[in-house]
Amino acid sequence: MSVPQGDFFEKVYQVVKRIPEGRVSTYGVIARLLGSPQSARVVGWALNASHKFSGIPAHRVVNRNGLLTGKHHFKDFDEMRRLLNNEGIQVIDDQIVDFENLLWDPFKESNEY
DNA sequence: TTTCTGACAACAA
DNA sequence: ATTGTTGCCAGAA
Repeated sequence: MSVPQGDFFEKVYQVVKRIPEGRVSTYGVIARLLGSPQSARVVGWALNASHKFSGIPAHRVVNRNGLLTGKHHFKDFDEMRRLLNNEGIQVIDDQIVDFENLLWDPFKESNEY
């Protein structure tokens, strides 16, 4: 009820905003949170449109491999890597170091510790 | 109007 | 194990 069904994008934004600083998440995880595990693509598409909004840490969203697939869509080529690095996340060759440990997955962790 | 593509992911062969 | 196909939603041609 609080969230209209039509605004799938907005739901994506809400989840992305919940990603803690210094953590990362994946398109698939977000899609699963929205109840549509097969909508991972739409998540990426939503983030693509998120540029006109503010407060959306799209740089914390990567693919399931921990690869910065969306880096090329940022304002600057190294913008995404710089933002992640600023949060203490190491990125080598577009790959997040210790990705498993940094992954924010409410389904898997359920409770933050 | 229909068709295709897109910052992905899961399944089938 | 790798490769190819399908699904999802929204926007562009």
